[in-house]
Amino acid sequence: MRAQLKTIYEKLYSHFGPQHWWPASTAFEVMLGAILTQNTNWSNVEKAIDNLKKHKLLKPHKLKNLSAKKLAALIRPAGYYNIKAKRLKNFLDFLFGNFKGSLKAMTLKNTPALRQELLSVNGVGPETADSILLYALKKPIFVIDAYTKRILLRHNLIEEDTGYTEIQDLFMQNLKRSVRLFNEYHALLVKLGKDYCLKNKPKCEICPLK
DNA sequence: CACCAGGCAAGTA
DNA sequence: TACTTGCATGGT
Repeated sequence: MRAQLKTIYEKLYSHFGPQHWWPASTAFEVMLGAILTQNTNWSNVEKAIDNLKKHKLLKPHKLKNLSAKKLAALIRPAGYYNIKAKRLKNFLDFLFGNFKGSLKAMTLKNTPALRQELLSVNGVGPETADSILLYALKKPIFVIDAYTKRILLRHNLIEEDTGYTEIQDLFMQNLKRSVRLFNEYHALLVKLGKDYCLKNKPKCEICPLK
């Protein structure tokens, strides 16, 4: 498994090249994007973030002072806008409640404990928490998403009932614990998924891993 | 028209 | 515990 995971990464990197994730200019923007992109196309998330940017709301204190109602209207293009407005507010409550709104304070906390705290926020599940840890806070945590599972499934590397943590352990226990590697590997898996491993339109016969 | 996207929580039995 | 459903816009 260790050798296979390394080989897959090398094939993906040489085929697609660097993906330059996460597409955001600040850590806070990454965190918002992590919630907004839940089951949602990234292009829609960009529209929502652009709206926030236009209104100069991409700062913890600014967003904190915005009603969920107004926030929902601004993030409308991202879909699920009512529930995502609440989830963003829940996250902001957590950020201010535990870290006084300081991302620096947040990153000083030890990673396992912080991950548990993130998971306790309503609206933050394992993928969102891990995206925040890896892409916003630069912690060596591997992010698992639907594409990752589907790709491993189609290559017979896991079973259908394999859970999030189990898949995550596969990567984390068989790869060098590197933020750079985890960042690029996950991004490359998403790229492969979008191009060749869609739900009902798999292009397995021409997948670059073959 | 149908299908899907870088999930998660709540409801049901 | 194990399934199912709701959330919603925008691109293909």
